[in-house]
Amino acid sequence: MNFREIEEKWQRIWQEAKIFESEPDDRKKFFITIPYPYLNGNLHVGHTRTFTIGDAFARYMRMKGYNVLFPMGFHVTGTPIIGLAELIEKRDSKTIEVYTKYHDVPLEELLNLTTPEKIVAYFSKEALESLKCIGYSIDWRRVFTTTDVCYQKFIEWQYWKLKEKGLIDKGSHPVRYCPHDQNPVEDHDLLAGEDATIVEYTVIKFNLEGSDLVFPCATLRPETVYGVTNIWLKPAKYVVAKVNGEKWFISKEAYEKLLHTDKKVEFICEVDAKDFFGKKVVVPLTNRKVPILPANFVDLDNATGIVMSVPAHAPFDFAAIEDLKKNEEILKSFGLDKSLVEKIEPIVIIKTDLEGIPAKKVMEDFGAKSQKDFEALEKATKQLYKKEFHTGLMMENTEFNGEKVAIAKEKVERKLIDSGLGDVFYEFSEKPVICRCGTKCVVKLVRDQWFIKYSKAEWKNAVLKHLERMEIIPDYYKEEFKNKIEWLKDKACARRKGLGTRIPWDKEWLIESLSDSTIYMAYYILAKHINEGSLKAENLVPEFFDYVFLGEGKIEEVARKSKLGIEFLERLRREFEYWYPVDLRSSGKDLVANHLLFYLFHHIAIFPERYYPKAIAVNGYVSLEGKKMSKSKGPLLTMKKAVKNYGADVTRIYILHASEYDSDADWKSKEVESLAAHLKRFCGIVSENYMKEPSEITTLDRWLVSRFQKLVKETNEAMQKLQTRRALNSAFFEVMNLVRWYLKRGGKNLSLILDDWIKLLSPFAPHICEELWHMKHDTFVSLEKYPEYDESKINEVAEACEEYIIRLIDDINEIKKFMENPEVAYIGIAEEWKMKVARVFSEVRNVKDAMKKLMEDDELRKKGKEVLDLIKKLSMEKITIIDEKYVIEENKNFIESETGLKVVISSEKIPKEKIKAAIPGKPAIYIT
RNA sequence: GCGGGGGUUGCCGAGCCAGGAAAAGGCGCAAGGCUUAAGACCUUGUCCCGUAGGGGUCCGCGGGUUCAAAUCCCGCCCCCCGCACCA
Repeated sequence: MNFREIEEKWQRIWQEAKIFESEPDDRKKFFITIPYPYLNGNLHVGHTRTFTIGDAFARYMRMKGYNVLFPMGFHVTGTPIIGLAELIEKRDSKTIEVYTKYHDVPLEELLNLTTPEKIVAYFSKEALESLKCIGYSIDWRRVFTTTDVCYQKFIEWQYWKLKEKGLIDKGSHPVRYCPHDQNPVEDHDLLAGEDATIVEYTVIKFNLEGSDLVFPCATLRPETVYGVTNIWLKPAKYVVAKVNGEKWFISKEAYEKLLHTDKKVEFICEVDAKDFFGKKVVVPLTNRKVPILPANFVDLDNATGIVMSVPAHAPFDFAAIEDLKKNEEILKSFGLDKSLVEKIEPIVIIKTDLEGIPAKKVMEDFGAKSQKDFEALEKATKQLYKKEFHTGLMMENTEFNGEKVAIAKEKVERKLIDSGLGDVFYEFSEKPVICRCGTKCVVKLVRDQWFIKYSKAEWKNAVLKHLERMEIIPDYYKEEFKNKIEWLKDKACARRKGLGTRIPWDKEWLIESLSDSTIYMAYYILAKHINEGSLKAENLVPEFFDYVFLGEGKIEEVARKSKLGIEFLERLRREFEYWYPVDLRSSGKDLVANHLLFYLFHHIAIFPERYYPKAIAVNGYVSLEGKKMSKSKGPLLTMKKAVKNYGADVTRIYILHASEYDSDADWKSKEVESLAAHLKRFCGIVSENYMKEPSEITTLDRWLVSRFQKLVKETNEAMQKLQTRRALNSAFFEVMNLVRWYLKRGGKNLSLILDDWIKLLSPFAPHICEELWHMKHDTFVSLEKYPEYDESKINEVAEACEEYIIRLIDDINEIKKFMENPEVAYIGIAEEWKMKVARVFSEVRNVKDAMKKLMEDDELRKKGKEVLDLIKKLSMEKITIIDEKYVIEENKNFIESETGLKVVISSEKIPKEKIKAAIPGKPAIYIT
């Protein structure tokens, strides 16, 4: 059987028969969506996982009798596609390598993809082919791309709605920025510093005594201002600049950086730090006067280039002061008086379990002796910071006696800023951060940025409230969602660069690409009509959306404004009301903290409650032979290649069975191949047995049917919870084991379960199942009724008989191991009185009552103790009474061939003590 | 740090929520069958001991609850992921 051949055949036939095109009808509907892929590359096996889960479930629900809507679109807004076009245009070697080697784009085609439009055209065509070749049951009439004019109308409408509701506001925020390109810099545009994050320093303003010159010290620990003993400058050139009207003493680097912020900055003059050593500054809040001193550890390229010194809590400061105390040379060279330094005593202001001076203590712990032991000091600083931040309490020599450091920090910072003694300085956590063009990046404060106000309390609470009623799969993600909702802050939703929709009231800005992908599931309902040409951009006025999605407005007016017929509008509204809300959104776990949150927030902001999302399912990643996949760096296995190499059904089953829920799956080609062999065997078994005429039904057949039913039940239960791995485990692998045993046992009526088995597997391996199904039927198995658990087919006796045989064979073989030349196995079935006990006990299932009843029998009363022992033994196992002798006789040939021994049912040859050991269900065995 | 998840037999990975099996399944490995041979396929085995179906040890570490714990409780150690303005 050639998988690819039959797969293409059925894909064609399904498409021609339009069986996955959904329209409202009387059935119950099920609307399932998966995130549309971002097309800056080909779809890969990571996408395959999320999508296949969605498709398998769509198929499952369809077979369960639901009218399923399963649509798909393509996402292209944002910056990466533009970035990619630029890289291809520039003939970037790494990009060309990755895209030819991993994305399988032919070189000549790739070199042509130099504009975003070409990239979108190329990859959307590829994506469409991929999704089709793997056999997803998508209603393709509803496909769209996020740059479509009509889609943009929809986004504009949405943003007007949010604005009307007061959920969008202006603000500013810091971004990584290249002064040369004059643009924010994306991760992939960096030569160095990918891991650097933007850190917020607090600037504390120290005034030079008797002057208006400000020494702005940058710190991450503003609460330690109470412990300042001096401030540090590097012996170097600094500048004085006018910053928002104040005269700031800052490093040259800091001056450059400030130019990119929203502050007004004006250069005044260059100065030399050494002219200021020994002078005094005033510590804010405490108004103490402390000296300015030199220190080499000060980094001019970090924040303002000036730091305050808190020797009690900062190892660097402590070390620097000790260094100065020891080194009169330096003091002399700066013309400083020794007494100035000797007077300095660390001021402890935070209490932890550390004794004495905390900075000194940790320094010693890490073996740091002076400023030069940079690494040890770094470690010491980190550790002390952690400890004090989380466990420390402010002491009585501060304004926040008894307060936790973590809280005091916030309070001090706010106090400083509010009183004009503080400010904020953004800086990278790591350096250098270098743009692709070779320029050092800076942190720029983007002004007048548009924000979505996710932090708004009422909005959050509404989302949280709805979350409680939602189904989240796996369930422990509900907690995760809850936390994420609570943590979610305002989000900048506009950008200067990229593809996308412009903010309708401020066309300078584009709507950022995660922010235009929040409620697009509603758009699928329109997309069909747009693709058919009955809806055009000019029709899509705000009143149109208000009416169709929200049921608002007078229809005559809507008709007039949208230039659409009343009947048509009513129909659209009906379709929307039929399909909405989304019943299940199945997605990768990477989208939890962003897209899925926005999905909830925006639905709740815009739609009435009955259209809020019902359920969300989250799945894990896929790695490749143990390695993480990467679109931009490789390795990567495309969906298309996987299908081409292994077949659609093999790919589907492999990925669905590789792991469950949010745990990650690993693509191992060796295992994929082995799965292909399993599937081939499945095809072989079905083909050979499907058309066989049924013969007389035996106990073995009843066993098969009964066991199969239990697996049907298990499969359904698993699918209800979207556990594809568990479902496949029972529907495929476990059934396969049953079948193998059944055939080995000489079963003749496999076709008893084959219709159901094919149906059971159809959501997972739809092509193979369709092909096999058609050996016997003319209908589509994809539209058949999914097997339901049928309790009437359960046959405990048949199952017990089979288990009895299996156990008997096992036991005989176990004993046989110890024999030299075994020939005959004598089987001694438990005596009649034991059977009687078992029968009674199996009815009563209670030791006391069973004893009472049994003791009425004179015969048994004589064996009182033995009877009790037997009952105790029996109570340990599940007992189903079967005719053991008959079962053994029936299957004598099989037992003999499995054990290689002659089987004789007779107690005569068996030693007495062994006979005694026999109990119902477990006969005595004696081998000679 | 905060939040979420997790540590199971050679590996991957079920089971743990609803306590009762040396612990599903797959891979790997070994033996046998098949084959000219290899591969594929089929069967069996794969913690240790054991000349009678048995016994012992085991689920990150250490305690506890229980007739009984991988499963419940407490403490500890370790690992992974998110913390954004980026899809």
